[in-house]
Amino acid sequence: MAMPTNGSGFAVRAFATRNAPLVIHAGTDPCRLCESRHASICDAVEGKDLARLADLAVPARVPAAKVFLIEGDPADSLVNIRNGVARLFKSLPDGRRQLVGFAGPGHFLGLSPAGRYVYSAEAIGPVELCRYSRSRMAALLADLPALEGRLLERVANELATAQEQILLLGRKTARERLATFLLARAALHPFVPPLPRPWPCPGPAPVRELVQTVVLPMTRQDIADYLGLTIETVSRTFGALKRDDLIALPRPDTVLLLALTHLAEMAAGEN
Amino acid sequence: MAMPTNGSGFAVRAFATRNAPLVIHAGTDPCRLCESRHASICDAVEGKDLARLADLAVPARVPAAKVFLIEGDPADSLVNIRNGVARLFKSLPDGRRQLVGFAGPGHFLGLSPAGRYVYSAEAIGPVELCRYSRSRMAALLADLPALEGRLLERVANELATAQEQILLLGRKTARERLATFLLARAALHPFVPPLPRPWPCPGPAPVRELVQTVVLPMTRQDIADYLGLTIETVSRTFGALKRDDLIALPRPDTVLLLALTHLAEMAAGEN
DNA sequence: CGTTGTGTTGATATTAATCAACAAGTGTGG
DNA sequence: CCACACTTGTTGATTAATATCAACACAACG
Repeated sequence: MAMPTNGSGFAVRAFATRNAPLVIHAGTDPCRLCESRHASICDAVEGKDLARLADLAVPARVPAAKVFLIEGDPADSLVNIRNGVARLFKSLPDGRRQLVGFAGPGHFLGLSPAGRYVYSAEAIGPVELCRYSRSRMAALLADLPALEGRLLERVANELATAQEQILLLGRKTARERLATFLLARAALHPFVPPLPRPWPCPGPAPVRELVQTVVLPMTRQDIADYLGLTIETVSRTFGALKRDDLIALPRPDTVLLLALTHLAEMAAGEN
Repeated sequence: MAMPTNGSGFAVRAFATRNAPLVIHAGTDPCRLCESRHASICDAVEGKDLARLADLAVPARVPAAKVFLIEGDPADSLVNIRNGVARLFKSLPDGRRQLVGFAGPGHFLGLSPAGRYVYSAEAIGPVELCRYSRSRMAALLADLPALEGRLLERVANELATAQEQILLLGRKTARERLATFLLARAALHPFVPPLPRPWPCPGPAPVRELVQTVVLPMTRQDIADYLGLTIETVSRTFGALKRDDLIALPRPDTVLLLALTHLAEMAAGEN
């Protein structure tokens, strides 16, 4: 089956799943605007004259710990994360902080109502991003009606995720929150199923849980601020899950999920 | 200035504000599909043949306490609330409940990713609503590119509201939560400023706070489940605000906001 | 080799939840 | 009209979950 092309020779695919970033992409060639191989809105410009839109994106590298979007500032530009992870957070005047999410490659930030950013964004590690000015974005949207539908789909997904987080923060216990968080992180990474066992196979199949490894790019403080807890409670809850053999912690940033079923039940509030 | 018309003689206006429902409407004539004078998506069908779309909407009356949308069910239809208020909630298997919002006239429900409703909806009082089948909605969207932009704007607003609620649930105290809630309810209703005092006026102007009345259509249980608290804590917090002369409670469902400034500071987490 | 950032663990405090009683309002039926 | 059940809201006593305060372990780094 032939892939659609954008007239410049490279294949274009678009797909989106719940809780995963929309990827409007992009064969093997680097993006003509940002010179990156990562998915980009640039690639959505099928059949358009890319040169006309060349000033649409300003590629930028952002060092760790840099705040590149400030809550309340005029939302001059949309930001597309190309590489790295950012924490998105809101703050109260006395310093209390609440993360509203983490943004990885492919995420769009800054589609804000009332022209103001509703959260701040800070690079967790080095981040590579593209900025799109609001006026350019509006022009692009006018040219590409399909794009608006994709954005709607994405924002609807983010809304559903936010409402899931509202349930978590309003009604779940610390254990349930952490289990939910770990499973969500696990779902982000491509799941590598274990090798199939020899078949046909003598004797009953051993019942063994799949083990999934999760690497956490964020600190305990981030996790705490995301789950509405303190850093100490997060640490203690990790310890409790470890003691119950639900997880293993070879390193603080590496979690092995030893009992996916049990963890999933816990995350769903079933015990 | 001439109003745009939809070809059938009645004027059409569209406006939306943060936290307030989008209203795509509608002079003085009742909606041709739903025979209601309330704002409706039907009214967005400017210049289209209404008869062609006559089966788009199925007007319905829903009695109080009826659940008309169930979390997890296939999202067969979009629902537009015409009249009355509904609670939108998610549940955990052991009965814990979290409201994700209240939906009043003009609100759309059911724009869900993955084709499943992400929350349940239950009428607080009698509710009048229109259902739009998903396929019809898709056809309408194909016909009316402008509609998609409006939906995007709305969903982006809802997302910002949800993230505000995440901050509330994750980091605010009971007092701050209730203050935030009361101010948000106050902002829903058209604010009636006090009569201007005679001018020119002798003597210094008396410094007096504006007093705003808020009527709550929902129960304490709803407020508790919305704010991530228990019914007792909500009741006690009402009592505490009353004792501090920040509010008055002539009746349980009627709140007078006696110190808007102080309440706003409290809601913002400033003390 | 100290310094700093991050994570863990222990002791105690505090907020809000839980358990319990009761008051006020509403509707029903005798 | 009143007795009764039932719902909703309030208030008090106690408990439990999590926050706060504090100490310390460990790795990374200049």
